[in-house]
Amino acid sequence: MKVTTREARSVNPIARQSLPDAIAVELRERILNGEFKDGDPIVQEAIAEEYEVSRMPVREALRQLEGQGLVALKTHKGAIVTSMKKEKVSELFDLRALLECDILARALPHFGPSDAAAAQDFLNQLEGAYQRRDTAEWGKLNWQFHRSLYLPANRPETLSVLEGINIQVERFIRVQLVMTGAVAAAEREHRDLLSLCTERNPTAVDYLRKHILDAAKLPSSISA
Amino acid sequence: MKVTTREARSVNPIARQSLPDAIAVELRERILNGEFKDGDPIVQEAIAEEYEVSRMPVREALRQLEGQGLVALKTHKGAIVTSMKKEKVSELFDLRALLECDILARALPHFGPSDAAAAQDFLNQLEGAYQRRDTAEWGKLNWQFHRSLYLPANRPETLSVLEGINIQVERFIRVQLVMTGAVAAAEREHRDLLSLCTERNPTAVDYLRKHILDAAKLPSSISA
DNA sequence: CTACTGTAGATTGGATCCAGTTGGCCTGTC
DNA sequence: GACAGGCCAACTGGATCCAATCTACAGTAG
Repeated sequence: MKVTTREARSVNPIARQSLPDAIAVELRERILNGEFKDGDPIVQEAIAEEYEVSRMPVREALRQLEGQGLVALKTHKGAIVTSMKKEKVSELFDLRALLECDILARALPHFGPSDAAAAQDFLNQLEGAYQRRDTAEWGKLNWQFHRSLYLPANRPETLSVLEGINIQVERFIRVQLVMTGAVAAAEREHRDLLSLCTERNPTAVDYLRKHILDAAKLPSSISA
Repeated sequence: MKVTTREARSVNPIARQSLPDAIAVELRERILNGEFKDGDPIVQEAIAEEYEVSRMPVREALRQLEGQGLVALKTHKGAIVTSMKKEKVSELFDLRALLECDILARALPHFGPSDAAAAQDFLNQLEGAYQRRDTAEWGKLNWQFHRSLYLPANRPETLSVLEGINIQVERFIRVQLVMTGAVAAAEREHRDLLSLCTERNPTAVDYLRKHILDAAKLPSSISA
């Protein structure tokens, strides 16, 4: 029911993200990479100097990361990277299973050929990233692939919540990627999952649940 | 090991919240109240002047509210209050049902007398707020009560997600409070729910689901 | 030797200042 | 009279400056 919204998304909105957004992306990447670990403090001035900006955009970036649960801000004490204990990881994967199964069940009846094509596209890129051992790219694409399966459900709020959860989970997944050989299995599962979705087979939901919960229990914890 | 550390955790850490936090709380309240409605712009300078502070803490407060999904920030265009369409409300209540039922099921086996007492306390306050027609307080206490039922599950991440959802839903609930007489029913349901939890009756979960989904479908939308 | 205290350096919090963008209004021209 | 283009006010984005707070260390008293 699109009504020709103005939406100047013609070609490229020139990608004009503000400095705080850009810095937030940068810092998030470094946290997900593991460059900043558990209790590490993130000093405003150090970051500001590093990117040759003032401390202000850094402060706003940290606020954003706080909202995403990646850092904790204490007044007059600065930002420290939040912990990633195994109970937390376990709970986050449980949440993923609960929410992603629910939304997939809602998406299945509306899953069409164009959706399948989009998902397949991500799947191909995913394989490429795996072969290049590009963990950062793999993590992003993994979520993009999953997301593409859920898009037909037309549930923006659920997707938004899931996006937040996946950002956190990514810190864990990246470690998995280098630690285990389970990724090949994941790729196969992804293909199977897409097949089931394409034929709108309701067992896709159960398959997805298993896929998510299996991924949760490989290593014991991201950090000692 | 230091034993004689100051240990200022005695009773009250003086609750020192920073200016951005305080302003965020204030603005959130005004958005939930409906003082700022759907597409309303929130001008940094106006807010800053109003609270007699500079624009900077306001900017950080707006970042926080953005993270909670209450406002949308566009570069060089400022902040506008996010919309609250009925599909969104409906989806948020579905999410509540899904997540709160799951967490309640996990909490029930650990639900003890002290938990019941805490919940009962919130219930009493809730009734008082209702009689005073204090919608702001009622909304907060409603969540506090629900939360107290879920605490024994020991699932901080799920609670965190639910907290975010409930903040958004509160905008809707407050309108309900003045528009419908369904609150008395909600109070009765709360008492029944607490009884079921106290005796660890598994049907509490189904009762909760009905309680949440019923609340969702009273008015059609918060704003035209 | 231990425990408290005061001071200095580092770091964050907040205010003020300047630059860049947006959007509306106004004028000039066809 | 209508439309294009430029100008101006309002607002946001970012930088710099000052104040408040925390931490660590050293000095001193018991």
